[in-house]
Amino acid sequence: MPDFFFASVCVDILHGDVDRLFSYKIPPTLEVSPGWRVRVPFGRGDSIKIGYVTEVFADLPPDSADISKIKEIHSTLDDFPVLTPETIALAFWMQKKYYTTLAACIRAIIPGAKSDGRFPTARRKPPVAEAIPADVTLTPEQTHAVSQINKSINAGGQPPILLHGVTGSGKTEVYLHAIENILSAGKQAIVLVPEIALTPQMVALFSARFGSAVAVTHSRLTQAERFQIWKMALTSRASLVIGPRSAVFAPFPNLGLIVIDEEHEHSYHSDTSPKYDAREVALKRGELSGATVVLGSATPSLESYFKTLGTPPPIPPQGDNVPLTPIEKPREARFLGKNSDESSTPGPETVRSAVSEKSFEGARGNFFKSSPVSRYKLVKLSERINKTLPEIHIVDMRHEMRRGNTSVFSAEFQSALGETIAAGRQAILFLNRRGYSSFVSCRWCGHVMGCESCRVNHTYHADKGRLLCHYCGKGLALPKKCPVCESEHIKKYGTGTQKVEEEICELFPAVKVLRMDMDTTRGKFGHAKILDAFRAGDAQILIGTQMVAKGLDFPNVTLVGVIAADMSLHTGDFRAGEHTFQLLTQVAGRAGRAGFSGKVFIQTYNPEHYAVVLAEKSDYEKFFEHEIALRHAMVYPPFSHVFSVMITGTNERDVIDALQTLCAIMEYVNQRDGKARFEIIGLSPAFVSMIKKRFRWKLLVKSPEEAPLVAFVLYCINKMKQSDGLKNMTLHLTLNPIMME
DNA sequence: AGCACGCCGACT
DNA sequence: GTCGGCGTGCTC
Repeated sequence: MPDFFFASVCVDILHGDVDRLFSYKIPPTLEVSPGWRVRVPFGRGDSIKIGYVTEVFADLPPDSADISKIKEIHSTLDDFPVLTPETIALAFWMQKKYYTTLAACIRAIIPGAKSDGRFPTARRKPPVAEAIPADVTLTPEQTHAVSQINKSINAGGQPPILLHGVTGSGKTEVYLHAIENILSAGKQAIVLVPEIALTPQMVALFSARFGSAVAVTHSRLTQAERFQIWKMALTSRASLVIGPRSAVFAPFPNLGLIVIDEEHEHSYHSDTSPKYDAREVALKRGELSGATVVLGSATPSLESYFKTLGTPPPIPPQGDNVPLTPIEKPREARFLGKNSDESSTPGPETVRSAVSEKSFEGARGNFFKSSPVSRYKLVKLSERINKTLPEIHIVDMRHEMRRGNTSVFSAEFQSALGETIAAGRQAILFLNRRGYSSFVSCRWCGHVMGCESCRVNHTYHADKGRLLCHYCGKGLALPKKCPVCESEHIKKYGTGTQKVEEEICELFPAVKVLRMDMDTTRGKFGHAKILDAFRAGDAQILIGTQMVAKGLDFPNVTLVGVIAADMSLHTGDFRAGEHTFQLLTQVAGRAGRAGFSGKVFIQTYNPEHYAVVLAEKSDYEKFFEHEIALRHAMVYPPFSHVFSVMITGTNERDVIDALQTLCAIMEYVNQRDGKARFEIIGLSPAFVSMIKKRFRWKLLVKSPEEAPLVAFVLYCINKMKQSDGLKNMTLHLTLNPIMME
């Protein structure tokens, strides 16, 4: 029996300099094991800090300091370990994966501890629903999907499942059945949804089916309420947690299943540190706990769908001096099965793309024909239940312009809207920009009104009569005279949801209209209020941004209008096509309930764009083929990894200098052994080059292989920090950023 | 991140 | 001679 046991402790300080484990003696009076929170004396002043025990040793832990320096653990904080062996392993993995401190990862895993370390007690108890047994007959497709999930569950979580189900194909019922099996086997499950406020029906369905086993988390909960639910999971008082990305950390002791609904949604990416991707975390948890991960979507992300296919083709060589090699003509077969050979392939005249038609055609057949090593199992639901596809009309807005129609609505759409209203039905109008107009400028001198603190245009908001900055929120009254030349020729350009609302009110003065965007959903139940009012029929038209496109079910809606599909096509992001396709497909899914003939109008100046054309056909497979060929030709993800290094600071000169130093180091290191392995796309201002008075510059490094890329970038950053630190500047590292900010 | 140590200027 | 400025460096 040794004199002392020792513990490796992660001290709860969010700073890179102390991002390592510290060894402490465990006093014989203390019962401590991995996962416990402890108070430890730390630093010169021996101030008491909170720490997390990651491991316990009977001897001096490896890599620890001289025995004389080692202090004793002061005390424990709770009467239970806050981390399980699985979540400890998860925290270490996140630390490496997302370049953050271990302490930050642990804080993400444990919700709501106050600064003194105490967990707050919640005032309210989470609502408990009554379970209503339902007897739902599954379609053969659904039955097959459930059996595939069960097969993976029985195989200890392998492989993860990508459930590609078209809108209205009954994915939720598949989830419900799979969860039922998990719960009756005494295991637990997590369901991730993009945004609870937008999926009330889905939550209600789960609560009705599983009653008191269900705990729901959402962003409006207090820290205390969140902790309460987290503890219910830890103690198995709940066995199903439904929530947004943070619910992926529910510490179930015997996790059997994680469902990620609408897996392509960006809300699964955390935008604050640690910048984790809940899908990746879920997959890691699956690996650690043997739980099956089911990713569901009607429009899977390109990366996810790619993982269901065989080995990818070789990547063209990298480097400035090496041109992209053209892809050879295919000899045989396709990788997607019979559907991909239909005549609906957009012909050369209807497809505009960044690569020539030849290389596109060539790329298709050659993919994935070598060993079919799949990382996800693809399961499809392709029949719609009680639902028909709406009639989709693509409206060429260039013709409207030539006909002299300068309104935001095409003639066709106006008349369809009139008919819908006359029939007593409802309509949803979608436009991805809030405010009244997109920018305001002086017609005398050309000056565009913009924010002083962020290099972006001001947006005019008619309700307040003010110019607002969408990045920092600051604003000012609309000036009567141009601040530069003092002329009075000030004009508002472009269209936002407020202007659409105004035009609708002019066209249909008697019709009640609701607007749903960031400006009208500020309050506590902002989303729910508007949606409930619309569902109750208080208004016939709902105008909104992004948030009206997602998973909403309104039986009386028979018309959906996309006011400007081009808005998401021209974001400058290489994922613009993917985003547009997903958005249009999701929007189209809002109309076309059983019994009515739904209509969708997509207004665009690019009616031949493949994302628009293929969304109209709801042809995901063909869209995937086209998009993956583009990515391959351009060596974009998933064929490469892009590391974004952004430096921000209040002095633009310093920011640029620092980034230039880094760039020079990178180029030197890259050339050092003769051949360049990484493509450095150097030094450019971020898409928004100043936010809140902080300048933002970035560089990108591209490589087909993830691990060497990460090692290279981190090595170069360390080199730079050694030479001349980053005073008053912040470094932002993102691997494969979702938006090329 | 904090906190102590340390080596310069303007005060009792 | 000493109080305090915040630059530098370390934390089991």
